[in-house]
Amino acid sequence: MKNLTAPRGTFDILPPESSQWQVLERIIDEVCARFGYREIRTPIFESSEVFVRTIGVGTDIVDKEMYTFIDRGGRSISLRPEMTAPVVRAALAHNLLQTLPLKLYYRGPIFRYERPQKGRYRQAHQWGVECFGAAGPEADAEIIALSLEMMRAVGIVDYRLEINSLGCAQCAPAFREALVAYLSEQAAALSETSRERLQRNPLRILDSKDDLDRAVLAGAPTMERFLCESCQQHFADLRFLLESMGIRALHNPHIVRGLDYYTRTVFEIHSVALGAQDSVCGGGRYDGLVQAMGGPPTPGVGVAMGMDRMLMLSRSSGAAAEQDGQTRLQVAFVALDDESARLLVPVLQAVRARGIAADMDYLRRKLERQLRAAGESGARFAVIMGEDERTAGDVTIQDLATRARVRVGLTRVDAELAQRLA
RNA sequence: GUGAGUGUAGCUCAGCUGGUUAGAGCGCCGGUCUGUGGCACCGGAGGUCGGGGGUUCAAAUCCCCUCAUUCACCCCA
Repeated sequence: MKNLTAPRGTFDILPPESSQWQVLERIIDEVCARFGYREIRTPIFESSEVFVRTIGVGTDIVDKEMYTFIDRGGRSISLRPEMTAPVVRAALAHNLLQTLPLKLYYRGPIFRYERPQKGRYRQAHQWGVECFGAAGPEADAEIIALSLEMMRAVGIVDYRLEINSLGCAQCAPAFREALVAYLSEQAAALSETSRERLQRNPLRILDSKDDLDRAVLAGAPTMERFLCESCQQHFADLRFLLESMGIRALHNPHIVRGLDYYTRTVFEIHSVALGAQDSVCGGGRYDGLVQAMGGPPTPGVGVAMGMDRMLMLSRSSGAAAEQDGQTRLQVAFVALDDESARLLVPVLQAVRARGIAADMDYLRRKLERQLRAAGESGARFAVIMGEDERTAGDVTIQDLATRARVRVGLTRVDAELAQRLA
């Protein structure tokens, strides 16, 4: 066994980066709570069916990106490639939808078998919220506002919000037919991959980056003209609400989202600083999803945001520098010989028990080196014991900023430090 | 899944068209200073040159395969 590395597309999060993750996680908890959402934690893996039935056959996620395996009981299991379906599954399993509204948020890893590149990993991290029960546009608006508040809270300023409406079960099929009819006529002018998508997932052609496709799409029918009256109203109300909150959203009729379950509102947030994987955030309404999973007809709207990408952005904007939220060491214990170390251990414990962040160098390095480490750790005091102190039954407490030293009896060290740090 | 680039010390990298014991800076350890920090000087440890195979008298260097990584396609958070 040699040179073991993290599996392709995964990565270890080491200090000091791990403290940036902790800060991000705290911000997510705080902002979601502020908007009235409570955390739900679901398993990392689910029955494969949970995803196949909701995300949809024909989507890339289900067809080629899931980590699926048969467990020892013969069940088909998949690592979750997203978290909306598991949240709905859990809500149904525990009858949470009996008491609406239901507002949940989550954060954690997701898994997709893709070729890694900048901002795209096989184990990625997302947070998101789901709001069930509200059919009106206020919920859509709230979720978009929440997403932007999150961007603000982590210090990301350079981004673009785009929204669209995909229509509902009444009006979307007509658009789909019209689009397929048009694209079939123009099939010869489409890119190869889009000709395939025409059969499997025609809406996806709408957000193709291919120049050939773009040209064809210029003359394609748009969903806007097919929206039924209530969908039109919903979309107009949403835009009004956003405007009333001072939120600027670009209407992009080509947004379709990668998952089958979206209805009406869809939105995305992009950033120019991310390279090809420029999407930070995507969400929308999914009024048919709960019912499709065997629950009561329940409207829902949600968002998912990539935590990996958020951190890339907050780092590139310099905001990460302020994000060293790691607890600073307050006291460094310095033992100069074995016997002193033995005597200092219970004192260290007493200090820690008082709620003071303290640590001790166990490597028996020379005094200079230990003091240097103490200084770098940010500690305010060093507690030093060598032969002199040991024979006298006390320690030297040194203020690392002023270098002032005092001798304190061994039994009084914790009280003395507590007082000085108060 | 497709294409291109990159893998040399813990980190960042040098090593020309193959040629002795593979180098630097930072970091780490020690000394100058038998017990008072950030500096300076001196010394030291640390390398399967990603892995495997091939060509050659000789491979970090050339060829093939493989793994990892980066970027793009695709897709998406």
